[in-house]
Amino acid sequence: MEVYDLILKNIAKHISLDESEQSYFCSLLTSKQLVFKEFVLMEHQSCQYFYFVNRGALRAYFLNKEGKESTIMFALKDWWVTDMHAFVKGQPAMLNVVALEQSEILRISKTNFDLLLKELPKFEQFFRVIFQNAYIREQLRTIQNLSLTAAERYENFILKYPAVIQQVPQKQIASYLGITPEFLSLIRRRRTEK
Amino acid sequence: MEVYDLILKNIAKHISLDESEQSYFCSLLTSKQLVFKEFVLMEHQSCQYFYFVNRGALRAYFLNKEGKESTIMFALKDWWVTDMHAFVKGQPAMLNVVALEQSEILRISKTNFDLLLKELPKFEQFFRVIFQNAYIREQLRTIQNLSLTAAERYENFILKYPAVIQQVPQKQIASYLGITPEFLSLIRRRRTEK
DNA sequence: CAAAAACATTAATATAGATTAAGAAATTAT
DNA sequence: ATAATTTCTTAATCTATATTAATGTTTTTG
Repeated sequence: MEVYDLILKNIAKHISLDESEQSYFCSLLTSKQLVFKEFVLMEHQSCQYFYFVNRGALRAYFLNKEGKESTIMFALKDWWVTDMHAFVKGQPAMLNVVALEQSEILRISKTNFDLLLKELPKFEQFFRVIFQNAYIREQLRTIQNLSLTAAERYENFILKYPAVIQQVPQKQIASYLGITPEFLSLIRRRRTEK
Repeated sequence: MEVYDLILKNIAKHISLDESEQSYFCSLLTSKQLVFKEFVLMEHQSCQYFYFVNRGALRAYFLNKEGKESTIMFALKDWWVTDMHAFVKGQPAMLNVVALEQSEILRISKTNFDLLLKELPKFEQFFRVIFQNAYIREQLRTIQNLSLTAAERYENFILKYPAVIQQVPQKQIASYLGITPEFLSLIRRRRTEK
């Protein structure tokens, strides 16, 4: 079925499934349409699902006690996203996940996720690779947060996520970089002055 | 065999192995004694191994172009560590990994790692969980780097890694927190003044 | 055990980035 | 379309953290 094309291609990058495995896997998913600014997950709630972005884009962010947002992740089409700690450990979510535009997600519940891994152990390999890559990405981000200036982090961001630059307001990029929108504005001015 | 006790217990936390699986797994490892300050991995080298700390402690750090160190990870006894990007993608290492004291490591080569996953697919599950936890930890670190002050990050560090506080020089803790040793010194003074 | 090296502290000064505030521009909703 | 809301920019001021440098302390090594 059309709606599962993208996710099946995503999986086929790492493991191969026969027809019946494909339909079993798809039977464990539910799809959901989101309007602009609709929340997929809110902090303090339980996080029951692992989400796949089928169309559109999501943003995961943390809100600190003063109300300042820190963007943890932009999830574009073909990305997996959730509050992994909350999902895995059954803890209340720390993150908010919200639609950046009209979007479509596919989601698998924790119960079905556990079932999938049991019934089709190939998916252990699939998610091993997904988490391995997620770990590598986060570790690289830590390295850059610790060793680069804000202007350097912005240059890297442009190179790594050119699609995001188009789609999202600058204040959200600033919150991903860990700086204020005002300072990002200054960085951008200095950048074009050269 | 005695030397494999700890790593087998580490694995038993997530999957169970029978006698023959245990000995097969152990046959893929090599052990190595390290003296204080001995390098396990140096940047620009190829990273052939995934390391398990059997005794002692290691530190993984990044050296930027001005020569400033950023500590990416302290790996105490019972931890897995490597430059995961370099290990998985066969790229030159970005990280240096060095012994913080006299240590013993067990290591598995990339070739044997791939073989292990093929021969004993249970290990897909084991490493799925390992990487899932590693991802969760790194994501939490990103959240804290973006949303907390240096003094708050230090408090969290003390709570989370009390063993490290004892074992390593403050300048290395400062480099983990992303601040200078001088500023950590100030944070500590303010802290005891209260 | 002594000399050398590495580490920690303090203090003065410097700077990257934050805050505040106001107006301009863009986007969204009526 | 137009009003309302959100976002972006600019500039002045402020603050958390860096830098430099000197001194004292601990750890390592010959």
